[in-house]
Amino acid sequence: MIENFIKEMMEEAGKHYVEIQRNELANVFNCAPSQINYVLETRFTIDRGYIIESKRGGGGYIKIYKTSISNNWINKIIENIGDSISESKARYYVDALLDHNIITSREAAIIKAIVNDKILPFSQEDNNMLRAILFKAMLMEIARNK
Amino acid sequence: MIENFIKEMMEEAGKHYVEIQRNELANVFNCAPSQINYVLETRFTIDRGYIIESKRGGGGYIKIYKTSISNNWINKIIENIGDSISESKARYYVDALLDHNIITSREAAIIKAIVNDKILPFSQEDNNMLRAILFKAMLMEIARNK
DNA sequence: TACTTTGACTTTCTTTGACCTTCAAATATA
DNA sequence: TATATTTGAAGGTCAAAGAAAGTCAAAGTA
Repeated sequence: MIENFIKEMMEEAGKHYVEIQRNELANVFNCAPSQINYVLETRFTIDRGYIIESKRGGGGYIKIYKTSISNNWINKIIENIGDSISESKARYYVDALLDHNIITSREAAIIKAIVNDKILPFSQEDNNMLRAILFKAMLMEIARNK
Repeated sequence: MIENFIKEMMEEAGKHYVEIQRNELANVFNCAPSQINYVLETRFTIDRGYIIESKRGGGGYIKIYKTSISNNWINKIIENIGDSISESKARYYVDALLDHNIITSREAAIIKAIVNDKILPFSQEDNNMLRAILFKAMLMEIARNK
């Protein structure tokens, strides 16, 4: 919910960044302030194409920047994958690609189908390795066809 | 009963997917939560045209996606694939789908990346089997996201 | 014999709160 | 006036508790 709220804020502002107040936002969602940090740390990571900048003290703030994407970013993801990746982590990246409009929702669905643990027929460990191969192959194709 | 309940939920929602909470549903049917897993594993399998996606932890969920049976042509292809398919035959189908504007050229490229023999790491025979699994999963997704 | 049901235990992800650090403005001191 | 100190307002950290879902083997049922 908080993740979407922030993304909508950005969308509505028509900007590539937003500025929030941690306590204020925590208040809106009636949660602990540190919950905001949790959301930022798990959903607005560099991996997902966001950069956070903040300042403490009176007049403090948190700024969230949506980085402009490039093939470089996809290559970073490919690097990060290495030779093994879990389903949830792969899904995490796919959502990021969708978020940045690098892929369509149908493409996301196709990729998620391949990355789905239930369709891969081997052991957990082997599936993770196979998934890395498959996912990287698709990402490379996307980078090429950008 | 649980199987039908979920199918009716889908029907009523008029959507190609439903989202459930495992504990909640177990509560409705007064059964062990793991019973829900059992039903999902035996009744909502890939073979039967379903894909499951879930997340643990607070705010966790289980999403059940259904392949639409409406796209007869794709289903015919899926049937024809069976348990094993060569790269060239798969490419042939992909080109046909592209030719009929059922998929975009980028989708075709993504699918071809997966179907490529060079990226699959097993023996010819095993690759053909794995390719059948992967290709069918993607086709199901396309049929569903028509 | 094959299919279901159950429950104890595990894993993953989220939420919370106590305590910490930083900063700017206000106030005190030389 | 110039520097030092205090204060309150932010945001940061981390570990413990909580909330879901997953697994698996044993027991039950047809």
